[in-house]
Amino acid sequence: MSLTVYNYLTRQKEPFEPLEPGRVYMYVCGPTVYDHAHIGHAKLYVAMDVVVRYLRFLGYKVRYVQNITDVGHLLDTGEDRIVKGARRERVEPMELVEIYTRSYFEDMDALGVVRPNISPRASCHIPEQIEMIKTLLEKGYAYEVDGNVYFSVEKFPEYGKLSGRKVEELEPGARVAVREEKRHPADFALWKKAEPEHILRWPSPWGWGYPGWHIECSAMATKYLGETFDIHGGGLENIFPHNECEIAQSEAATGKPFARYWILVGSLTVDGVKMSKSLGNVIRIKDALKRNRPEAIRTLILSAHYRGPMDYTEKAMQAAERGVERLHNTVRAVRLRLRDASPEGEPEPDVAEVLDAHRRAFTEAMDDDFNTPRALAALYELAREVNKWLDGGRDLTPASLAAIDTTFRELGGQVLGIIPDKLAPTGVEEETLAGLVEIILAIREEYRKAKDWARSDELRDRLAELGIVVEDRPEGPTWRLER
RNA sequence: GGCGACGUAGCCAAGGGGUAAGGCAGGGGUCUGCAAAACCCUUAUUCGCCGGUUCGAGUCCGGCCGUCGCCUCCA
Repeated sequence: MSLTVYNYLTRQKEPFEPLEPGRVYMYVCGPTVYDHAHIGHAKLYVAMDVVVRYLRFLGYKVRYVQNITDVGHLLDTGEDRIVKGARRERVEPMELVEIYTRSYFEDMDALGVVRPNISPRASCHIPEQIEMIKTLLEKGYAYEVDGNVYFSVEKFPEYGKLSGRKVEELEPGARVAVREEKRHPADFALWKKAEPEHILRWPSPWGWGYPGWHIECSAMATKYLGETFDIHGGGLENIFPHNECEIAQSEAATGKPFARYWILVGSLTVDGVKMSKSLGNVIRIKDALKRNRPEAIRTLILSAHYRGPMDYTEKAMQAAERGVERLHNTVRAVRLRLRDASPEGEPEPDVAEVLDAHRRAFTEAMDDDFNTPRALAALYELAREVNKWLDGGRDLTPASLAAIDTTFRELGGQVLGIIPDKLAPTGVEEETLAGLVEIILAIREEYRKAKDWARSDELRDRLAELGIVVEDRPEGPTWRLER
């Protein structure tokens, strides 16, 4: 069985074969950094994160590029989002960009999203963008009007091949007034003239201005991944016009195919409707993380297929929280038994067999267009098998326990990112906490030996009030923090 | 209006011609000093609706209904 991916370009599942054996070159449209990231970003970037993690798990060397958009995205008013945000917060545009770039990485780190190999900023690649625009002008795919440069969609017959739109069907100027100077309503800006009061602007062959909204991705993807590369990822809502324009610009400029596989992620709604500031239902990642552990947020996202839509509800979030907790409980119990053992030799045959079967189910699911819900199911089923051994009083050998732990570590940890390497609390403060809890539990054990249930229960209850859940297992008491 | 996605149990969600994965919640048990955790059993004669193809259809075809998204900055 080998990896199959759904390619939006062909609208079908295809065997995945990178251009260069063993290497994958991948680009994903990154955020515009003018505000804190929300759970919609989380869905997209966690989904892409798992794609990258799985490719690496399969042994590919992946170069993952994800841009930071810090210029060029315009509001309806024609105003740059960054410029507007800067005015709102009374900071320099680049200061605003810095604030929210840091915030973005902070959130992604917290969610366990592995960092891209390169996070290029649009504002740092103005020369590359200008070069590409020059090429497009030279080749006759673009035209200049009074300091503005537009891409001529009629010159590129394949325009629409990704999104399935046809130029003729595009309704001209639904809300934004059609600019007189454009030859065709669907033509889009490559470079826009900036008035002197516009803060974000650069010199160009066409005078002072700033790049249009799609050109950065074309220029940076080409620069770091080559003219043709393997995977382009992004949110489905950006398929048109953004992704479509990227293809047009890039292929017109280079004369070569742009991305070979398009992997697009379905959108997220909250309680059935799209998040928007006007509705006031935007859930920031930072707020979600206050209520739910990162593994639970990832589990919720991965419990549905990446291509489909997802509706975020508190109920679904809770279900994910409880589900991932069960997985954690199993792994914690395995590690507890393994604590003082030296795992040498081979796992017991029947254990190895069960592990192999579930590993196979997991990889088969992932090979089928990253079917994380099915992969997750394999993990849950494995957890049940392991729990049966654990609670059935079976004396698993250290080698078996280690093999179980490794399986969860690799599939649940390395690939899905929902099982941390350390489930016991870590860090200086938490080490102190851990020490204190151990002391209290030792005292409680004294009470329990003396069958002083009243005192024993009181300790457990009071710990529970602090969110510390005590469990009396055959191998001794354990505890965990519950939110 | 055009384009697209989706509609499977109380909730989330796989499955895409061969007789409904998994998770959460609920019910009943086992274990426990009591719990918790865990395990076992249980919860869709049925997959939005109506037709059609087929020996056989959540699964394919046609129509209808509904939800959401995009077409305009958005991940």
